[in-house]
Amino acid sequence: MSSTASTTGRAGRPRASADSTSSAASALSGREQILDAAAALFSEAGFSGTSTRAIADRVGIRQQSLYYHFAGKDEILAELLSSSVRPSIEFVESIEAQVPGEVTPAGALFALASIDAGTLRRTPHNIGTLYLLPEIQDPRYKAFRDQRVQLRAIYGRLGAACAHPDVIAALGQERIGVVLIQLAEIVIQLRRNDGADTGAGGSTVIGTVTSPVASPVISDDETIAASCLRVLGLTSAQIDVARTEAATIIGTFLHRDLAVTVA
Amino acid sequence: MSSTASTTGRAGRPRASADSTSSAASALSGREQILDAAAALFSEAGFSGTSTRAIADRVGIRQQSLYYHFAGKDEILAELLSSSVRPSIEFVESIEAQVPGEVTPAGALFALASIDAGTLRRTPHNIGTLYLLPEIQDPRYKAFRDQRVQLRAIYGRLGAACAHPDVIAALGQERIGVVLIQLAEIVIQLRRNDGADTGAGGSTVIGTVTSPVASPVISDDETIAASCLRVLGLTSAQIDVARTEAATIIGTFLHRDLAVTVA
DNA sequence: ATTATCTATAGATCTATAGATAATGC
DNA sequence: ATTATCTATAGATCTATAGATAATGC
Repeated sequence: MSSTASTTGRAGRPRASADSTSSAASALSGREQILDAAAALFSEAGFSGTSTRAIADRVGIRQQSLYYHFAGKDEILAELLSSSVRPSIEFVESIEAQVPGEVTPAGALFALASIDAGTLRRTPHNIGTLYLLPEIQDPRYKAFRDQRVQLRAIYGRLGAACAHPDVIAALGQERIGVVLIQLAEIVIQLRRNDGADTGAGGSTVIGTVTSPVASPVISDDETIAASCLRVLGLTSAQIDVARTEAATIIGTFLHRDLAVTVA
Repeated sequence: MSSTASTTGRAGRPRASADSTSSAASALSGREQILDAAAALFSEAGFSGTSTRAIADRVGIRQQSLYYHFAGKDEILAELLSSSVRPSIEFVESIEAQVPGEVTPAGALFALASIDAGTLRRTPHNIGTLYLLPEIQDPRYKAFRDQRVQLRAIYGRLGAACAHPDVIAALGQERIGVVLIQLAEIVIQLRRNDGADTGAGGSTVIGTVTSPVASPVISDDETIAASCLRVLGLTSAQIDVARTEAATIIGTFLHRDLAVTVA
C-alpha cells in the first residue's frame, strides 16, 4: 500500500459515518448519491415530507453537508425533474422533424410512447411519481412544466394526425395530447402498485415488472404504446403496422445517438 | 333585534378573527369549513406542505382550535379521502349486481366511467388530486387504498367482459382495470391544467371546464367514458349502444337514490 | 351545561449560515 | 490549494396539550 490503509480515494474530509450499508455506496459521486437518495425519499414521502436531514442520513453525511452540493432542497428537486424529461425531449426532437415524409404519424407516436414508457419503467426509484407532486405547480419549476406542455403538444399533434375522425371530433387535438400522456404514464401507477420498488442505485434494472408467466414477444412498453393507438380508434391491423415502423424508427435513433456519443 | 347586534347564531366562544373574507363564510359548519380549507390547501401544496396553521388561518380560527374538531392533521386527510370515494363505491355496488342479466358490461362500464368522471369534475378544489399524494401510501390510509383497489377490480372485470379479444390478450384483466381508472381520472389533470380552480366552497359548480366554442350533445364526462370503451377496442357503433344503455342505467340509479333519500 | 373557541406554552423539528478540519492533488 | 466533509448554532416553524373564556341552550 502506498500510504494509509484503504482510504476513500477521493478528496475532502472523510465522512464521519461508518459507511456501513453493504454494496455500492461508492461508484456514484457525492452529488449523485444525494440525488439518488432524494429521488427515493421524494417519491415515498413527497417533497415537503422529506427533510434535508432524511436525505443526508440516507447518504451517510451530515445534514449541513448537503449545502455544499446544492443551494437548497428545491434545487435537488429541480435537477431530478429536468434530468428525467430530458430523454423524451431529445427523442421527440429527432423524431418529429422527419414525420411528414419518411415516417407516418402512427409509427412516430408508437415509437414515442414506447420510448417514454420504457424510460419511466427503468428510471430509478420510479422518479415519474415526482410529476404528480403538488409542489411542482410552484413557479420555481415552470421550466420543467413547460417542457411537459411541449411534450403534450407533440403527442396531441401526432395523435390528431392518425386518429379516427370520430375521436378527433370528440376530443380535439389538445385533449388527445392529455389522454396519450396519461396512458404512457400508466407505468408510474403500475410500478407504484407493485410496491417495494426495486430501482437499485445507479444500475439500470430493466424489465421484470409484472409478467409472472412469460410474456410473448410484445413488451409491456409496446402494450402501452398499442393502447395509445387503440384509444385513438385504430384497428389491431393498423396498430401492428405502426409497431413495425416504430421498431425501425427506434433502431435508427439508437444508432444516431451512438454516433453522437462517439463523436 | 332580540339581544346584541348580529351575533354568530351558534354556540361557543366567538372567533377572534375579523371574519372579513366576503361571501359565504357561514352555511358550512366549523368542521366543514376546516375540511374545505384543508382540501384546497392539500391539493395546492400537498399534505406535508400544508401546516395546521395554514388551514386554521384560511378558516379564520387559531391553529390550536383545529384540535377540537380533529385529533390531528392526518384525520382531516382521512376524512377527505373517504368522503371522496364514497359516491363511486355506492354506485358501483348498485350497478354490478345487475350486470349479467339486465345490463351489458359495456353499458355498465360506460355508466360507471361517466359517473366517476362527473364526480371528479364537480368535486370542490379538485379533491381527486389527493389520490396522487405520496403520503396516502402510509399504512394509516390503507382503508382508502383498499377501496380504490376494489374499484379498480370492478373496472377490470367490466372491461375484460366487453373488450376486444386482442386487448384482453395484450393487457389482461388486471391491467385493464388500471388503464380504465387512469382514463377516468384524466379529469383531475384537465382541471389542474386549467389552473386557478373554481370549485367554490360548498356550492356545486357544475360543468364549464373547457368547451369554449359550444360542445355538442355529448358531455365531457361521456367523452371520457367513450375513450374507456375505445381503448378496449370497441367501435364507434358499439360505443353508441353503450352510451344509450348507460343513460338508462344512470336514470334508474338516480331514481332509486332519491327513493332511498326520502325513505 | 354544553359548545366552540381562545391564550399560553412545551418540545420537537427543520432549513440554512459560519467557520473549522482532514483528506487529496500538485 | 482545493475539495468535501465536519461541528456549532441561530432562528423559524410546526404539532399538540392544558386550561381559560365567552357564547348558546335549557
